[in-house]
Amino acid sequence: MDGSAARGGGTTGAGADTGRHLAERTAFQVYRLGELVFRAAETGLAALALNGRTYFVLAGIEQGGPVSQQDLSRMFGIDPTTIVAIVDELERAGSVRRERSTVDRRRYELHLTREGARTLRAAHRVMDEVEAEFLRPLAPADVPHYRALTQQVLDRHRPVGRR
Amino acid sequence: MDGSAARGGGTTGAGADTGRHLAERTAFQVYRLGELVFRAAETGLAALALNGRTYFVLAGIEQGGPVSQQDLSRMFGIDPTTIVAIVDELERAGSVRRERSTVDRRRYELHLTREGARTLRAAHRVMDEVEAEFLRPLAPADVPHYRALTQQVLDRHRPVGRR
DNA sequence: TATTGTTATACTCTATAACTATA
DNA sequence: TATAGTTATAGAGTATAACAATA
Repeated sequence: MDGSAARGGGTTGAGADTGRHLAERTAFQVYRLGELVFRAAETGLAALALNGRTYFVLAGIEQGGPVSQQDLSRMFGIDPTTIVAIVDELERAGSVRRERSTVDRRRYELHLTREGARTLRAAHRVMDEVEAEFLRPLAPADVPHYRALTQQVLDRHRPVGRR
Repeated sequence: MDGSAARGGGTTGAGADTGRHLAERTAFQVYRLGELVFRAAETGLAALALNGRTYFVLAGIEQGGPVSQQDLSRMFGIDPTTIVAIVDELERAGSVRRERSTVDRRRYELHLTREGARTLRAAHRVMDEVEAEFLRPLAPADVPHYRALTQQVLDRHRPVGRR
């Protein structure tokens, strides 16, 4: 093997810490977290004919009241043309209704149908389960702290509706 | 955290926590963390003609000593055919050398070239910066704790090799 | 018979550009 | 002139199947 004991000793910033394990690098950890949570969600969402993106979009519509497709695009950093396809899919599935805005007739206001709301409730339950399983390794007392720290990282990085 | 006592019990009526903000859902947070860290890494890695995947693969080769393409496939959960393309790219760039294993002549042993090692050192520096920036919102005292909790979530979920 | 690496191929996801209708 | 939404299209990224060489 390599036995490179030239570890940086936890210091950051003073040169590249080449001996450091990939498993300890933040980008790799985040990549792993993503694999973990989306792989876990996949099956349950598929049973509702949803995936990560369509779940996010349904939840975004629920949360934002009547939102436009541009709103969703900004909300998730997804290209407007991709939003079209997603909303098409959700509309075909009978979960979402497009209504022309009376104020600005270029825009659609997106609404959940009754069935869409029902699907979303089931999806929230799936995601509650996924989240509980995801956090299970932590001591219960650590969970709020971990969530708070994660929120802190996110909040201070992006003023949410950028671009 | 939030009154989750009613969740996961399977009782009808208690139902999903529909009013909960998407921003507080773990899957969405993880999605955001990924956007954040990979968007931050993009520019710096691009200057080295790398991206997230090629950085991971280079680091995997450095760390694993002589690894095979199958090793990398298992290490990152990337399809073997995709590994071929990535190693092709890195070999063309002069960062990686394929050597037939003398023990098992079906396998390649992948090695970093001198230039590959130099590129990787620069990439590690980029990622050190990305990580420092990523964690900047946290109080310095919280950083080790946050890292430890993240590690805990990951370690207890996957027996790493997963073969 | 199984495994490592490869090619060909198809399918998904996403982005770019050009268009329409409205503002 | 600018914006919301749409379409067509092309480019990544990834997965499946079939294959050669080797075990």
